[in-house]
Amino acid sequence: MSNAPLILVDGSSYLYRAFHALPPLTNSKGLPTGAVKGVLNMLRSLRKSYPDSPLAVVFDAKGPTFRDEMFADYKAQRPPMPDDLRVQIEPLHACIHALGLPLLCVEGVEADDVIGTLARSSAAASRPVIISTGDKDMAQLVDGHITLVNTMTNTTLDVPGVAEKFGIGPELIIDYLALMGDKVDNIPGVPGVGEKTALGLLQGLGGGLDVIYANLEAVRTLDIRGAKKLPEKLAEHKDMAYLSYQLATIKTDVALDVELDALHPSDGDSAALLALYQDLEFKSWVDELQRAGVAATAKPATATHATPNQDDLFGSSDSPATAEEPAQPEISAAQYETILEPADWQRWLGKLQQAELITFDTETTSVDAMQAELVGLSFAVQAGEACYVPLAHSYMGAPQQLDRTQVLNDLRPLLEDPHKAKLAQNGKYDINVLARAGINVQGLAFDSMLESYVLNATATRHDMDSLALKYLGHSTIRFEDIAGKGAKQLTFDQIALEQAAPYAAEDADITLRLHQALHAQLQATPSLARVLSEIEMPLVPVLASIERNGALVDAKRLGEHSLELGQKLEALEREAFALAGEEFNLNSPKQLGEILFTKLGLPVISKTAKGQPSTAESVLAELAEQDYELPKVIMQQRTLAKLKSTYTDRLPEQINPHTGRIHTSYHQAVTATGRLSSSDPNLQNIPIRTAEGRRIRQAFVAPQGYRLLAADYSQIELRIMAHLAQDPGLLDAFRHDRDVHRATAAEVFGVTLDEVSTDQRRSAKAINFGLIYGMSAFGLAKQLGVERKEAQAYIDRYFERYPGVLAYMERTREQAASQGYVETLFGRRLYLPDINARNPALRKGAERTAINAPMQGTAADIMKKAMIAVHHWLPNSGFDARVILQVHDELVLEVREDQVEALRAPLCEVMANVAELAVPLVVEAGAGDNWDEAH
DNA sequence: AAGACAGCGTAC
DNA sequence: GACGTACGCTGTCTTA
Repeated sequence: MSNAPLILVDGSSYLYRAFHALPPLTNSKGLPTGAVKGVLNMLRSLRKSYPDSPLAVVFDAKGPTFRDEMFADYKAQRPPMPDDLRVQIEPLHACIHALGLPLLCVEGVEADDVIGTLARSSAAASRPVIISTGDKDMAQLVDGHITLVNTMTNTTLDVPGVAEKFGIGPELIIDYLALMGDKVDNIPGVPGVGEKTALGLLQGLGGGLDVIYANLEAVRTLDIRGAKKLPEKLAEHKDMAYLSYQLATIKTDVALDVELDALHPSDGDSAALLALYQDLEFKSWVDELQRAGVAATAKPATATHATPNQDDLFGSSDSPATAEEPAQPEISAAQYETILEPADWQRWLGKLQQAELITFDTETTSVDAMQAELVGLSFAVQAGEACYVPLAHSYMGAPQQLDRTQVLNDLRPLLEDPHKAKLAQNGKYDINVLARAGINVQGLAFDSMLESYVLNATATRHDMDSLALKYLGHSTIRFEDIAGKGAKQLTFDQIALEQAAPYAAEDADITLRLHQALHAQLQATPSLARVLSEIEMPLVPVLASIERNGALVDAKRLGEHSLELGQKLEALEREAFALAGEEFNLNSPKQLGEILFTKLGLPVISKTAKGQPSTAESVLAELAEQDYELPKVIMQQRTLAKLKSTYTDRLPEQINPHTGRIHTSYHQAVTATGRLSSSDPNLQNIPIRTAEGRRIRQAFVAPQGYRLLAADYSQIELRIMAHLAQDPGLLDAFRHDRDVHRATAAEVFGVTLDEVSTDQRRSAKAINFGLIYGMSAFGLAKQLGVERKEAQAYIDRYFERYPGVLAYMERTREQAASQGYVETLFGRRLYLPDINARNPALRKGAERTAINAPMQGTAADIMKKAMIAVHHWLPNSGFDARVILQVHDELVLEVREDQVEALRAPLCEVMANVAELAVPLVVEAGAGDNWDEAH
């Protein structure tokens, strides 16, 4: 018999985790299925990792356990299991049975105890054990034979791992839990003893409860906060400590009528499994089983082929996936065509003309659409029916290919027809490539990347490989596999058709299949379908156009600035070396920390996540305040080094040699809230706050005969807050067009508007922004440099004066907790898997996001609507003007200089009128020869 | 040499 | 532990 490890799966722990961590998923009958899928996914991945291992999945049984008898309050605090979770247990157990996996539920004990018992007896028989769990209490079981693995986070814990993670070995974990207790499991612990104290005791005395109670006096001298009074506290609650010890101890001697040798997966019942999957609507697994030749006995799938429907752009998945649906053809390169002959091309052209929906994709020489040259095109007309049309492969021995101009001309009437629906994955890229090839693509109706993003922005990345794996269970051919990587990576034109064609055609095929799956899901939530069709899809050509317009920068000016910064940096560096008494790398936080805190002995203000002394700006500022010289120099050096490396050095390098301009990429499927992001280069974080930084902005210029016009929404997020909260005070302030920070200051500090001091206004501004971000009194105090009590008083006073805001925030939190997501005004959703997490840090983080996302996201929606509106208005307005940048609440346009004043008012009006809120939207616009002046 | 991560800093 | 959303730089460590 092999000595493959025994795998023990803590089913109950995973079920809870999957339920809380994953966005809710239901089948078409409304039955929740997300947790079942999550646990099964986890089991699949375990089986894949340990194909030859014996295995058991262990669940808690119903009813009380011995711990309830031991301690009346045991788990009394735990809320009852949510119904949506309870109803998933039975189907999950059924699936596990059908998979042929041994499943154990033992009454009177918990899953932990069963696992503990099996683990110890297996280890005693020298068979290694892997316990798959998300529960850290299990760390007490770890020894030389027993390892924990968390299959959701892919982390393992062995003996050194436990020591590293907890600071104590596995043998002290029970004592640790007994001392500090556990809120969730309602293990009482010793009152007043938390993580830090418990650890201090165990490490300080090198032993557990018995050692501690035998040496109580020694506790007094340990280096623990409050050590002086600790012995009394411990003595008083000795009983509690030992009771807790018993509660926290996982049993390892449960009487089980299970033979270890019996814990082997069997073949299971595939037919039953198929029926279950069909019922649960786990489509990709249904396909997988059917491909393997399984037929359901319970519910035979009727393979009626759907007749093509005139109105049906979406293939067979216009309705939710059901067992009645015919399985999709297998994803396989065998059926893809490579088009080299005019006759074949004509045949495909006919297919494209007939198709209700054309799926297309371009292959090029670069990931940068503004540098990319077209190499080929691929198309799909239905799942499995795809082709690749090579146009410019140029390796040695490449076959003769169709004429590029001819093919493009053949395609033009199709691609430029706004009524001919098209589908792509990240179509903005293809639109830009084709625009540069002289084709003005119109009628992009769907984009699988954006469909996935709108459905759930954060559950996954939205690149095609990730989506294919997630939604189709298919591993695509990776670009790396055919092009190689690193310095010797080929461009697409150098790749042999034998490899290029299957890759390219697969892209189109997968895009179509993804659309079929995702579109069906979107239809189930009309608000999301509208976000896609009314905001995201119309935005694609707008962004493409802004990117192609590009921004003009004065490279000479940046170059001069760079030289100047270089000289100043050298001087600052010399000064720093003199103060430090040695040379070091100022750009290395590690070396700087060594100098500041070890060599010079300056006080450590705060530490980084990894426990090193922080050298962040706020720390240096505080040290500078205490009149240390070196931190002052470092602060100046940091500021200038940042400007030089990120902006004055880098921006000129990013000027496109063909256009002489900088073309950023806007990403439409990245942020959690619906904002855009910008990269290569990021033009959404060009400095503005300091004079030195603004010199960078001054290098963004208008071409000869034009000026820049910058139009931004004034206080858009606070206006949205006023609207969402319907708070009378805040509504009033905006309706009277007051300076909102001044108005807030007047309320919070109890003065008239005229009496508000600069300082009071500054504080009010911090409060206003803090609110949008869900900031605490602690954070506000830090920001304002006041005592926490004082900050809390401001916040209390604010909520007193603006009760609607408080109520709104409570509402948002509750809504997030009950439905698992929050929404923008236009129905965009953000799922918050951590909103009910038991870990308070995670939960509170999710709560802050819940409060921020509707405001930030609604602002993003409004701006997107504005961009679409401006884009459609401008060409008909008679103005010579184009949008060149978007920075969240601001649009920057290049306008012919004699039209700037005439354009200003209608532009602001178009932007202000895209949404009707309970308060006016105000847009302010400024003009200048450069971006700084335009503010 | 390339990639991952940490620490930091820029924007809204 | 403590303020939301991004991108990208340099240094450092790991892996090939």
